[in-house]
Amino acid sequence: MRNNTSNTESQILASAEKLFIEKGFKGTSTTAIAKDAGCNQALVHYYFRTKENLFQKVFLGKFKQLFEQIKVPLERETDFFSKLENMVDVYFNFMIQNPKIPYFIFNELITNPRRRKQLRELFMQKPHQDDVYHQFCASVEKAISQGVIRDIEPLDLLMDVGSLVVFSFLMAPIITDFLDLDQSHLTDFVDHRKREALTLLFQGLRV
Amino acid sequence: MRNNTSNTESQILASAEKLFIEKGFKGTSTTAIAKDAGCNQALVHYYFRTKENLFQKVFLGKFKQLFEQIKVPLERETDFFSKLENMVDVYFNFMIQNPKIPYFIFNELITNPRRRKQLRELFMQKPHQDDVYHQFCASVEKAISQGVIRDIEPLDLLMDVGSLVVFSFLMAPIITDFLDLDQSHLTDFVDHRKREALTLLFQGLRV
DNA sequence: GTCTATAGGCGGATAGAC
DNA sequence: GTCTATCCGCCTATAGAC
Repeated sequence: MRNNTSNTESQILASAEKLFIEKGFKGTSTTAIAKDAGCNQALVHYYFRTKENLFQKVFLGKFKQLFEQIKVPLERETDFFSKLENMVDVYFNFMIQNPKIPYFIFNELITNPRRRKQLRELFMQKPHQDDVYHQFCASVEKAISQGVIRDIEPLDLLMDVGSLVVFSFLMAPIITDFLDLDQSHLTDFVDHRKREALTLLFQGLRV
Repeated sequence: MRNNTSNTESQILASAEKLFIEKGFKGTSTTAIAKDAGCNQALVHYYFRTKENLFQKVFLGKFKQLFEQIKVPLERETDFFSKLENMVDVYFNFMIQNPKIPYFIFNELITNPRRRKQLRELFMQKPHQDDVYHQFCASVEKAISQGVIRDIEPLDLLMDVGSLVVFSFLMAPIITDFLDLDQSHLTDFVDHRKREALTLLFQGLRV
């Protein structure tokens, strides 16, 4: 099965990805995408018809990429504190390698109700993706009944981990400017936050 | 000292505040502001010259309002766990009453380097506002040396609290749509998150 | 102070030649 | 498939009458 996608088309998609992630939907023009892709603006519309269409493709693609990463530590069957450590580890690493993705996805989901509906439909179509969550719930409940961690709702645990991981990254650019940090100090900061997140979670979940 | 500000001017400012917070800088036109304020678009520029100018006024005003709230529990001198409870309480309450402010400020600080510089200059001009932070640091270090809480850097503690509070609110609209919650269930959710945040912090900070 | 009118630019999208 | 040219709408900002 050969690849039907032309070079130009994939180049436009790549440029769109870069610019949408950097400047958001409203901050990116199809003209700018064309310029970055090295073609003219009409071609953007030739391949994707509308800007909205193109954005949707980029957004869903990035979300899937993120979701694939989120899944992994939720499924793995180990002792609960290893799972927790694994979650924090995997999520922090993903963020370090894709620092702008979380804000990109967050921003769109918060500001655009349509995007939330699209995502919801995506999950409805593939109900087996729900299994990841149910699997996670089961392992949390098991850990509780075994007395490994205190009583907590699985969604809360997910929110706790999410808060501590994502917030550090949302704050990173602000912290950098405010404290006048350079890149290496910023890496230290993020690494420091990772350790603190783990400490707080480990200690805060004990019985 | 009488109020020099005309009704029209303050009406424009009020409309700008409402719309900027709802739809952001790029999503709001001076035409829309004028329409909402019940005047024509030229008046917006008559009073504030540029859109950027007007936005700056709104942004700095809202930030000051937020900062005034953040200050309060940091300054109060009580036992440390009361301080912590007070922080979570005050911050959650502010968010409930102004659910869109945190995102508004966050979004601008993240996407716009100019805004970060403006804010930094604001703090440079008023170095006594730093005192709030130093006061907080002192009380954290005191609590550590007295063995009330484990060893932790004050900035980390602030980040921990911030993460748990802000993230819940950023997620609120997403959660609502995904789980099909109505307004009253959303209030329950936030309230629930508040309790979990307190539990995690209290337990995670013990020696 | 408040209005109308308009300049001048950029946006998305399409038509039509090649 | 790729290009140029162009339509049409919305935007910010200003000029000038009242």
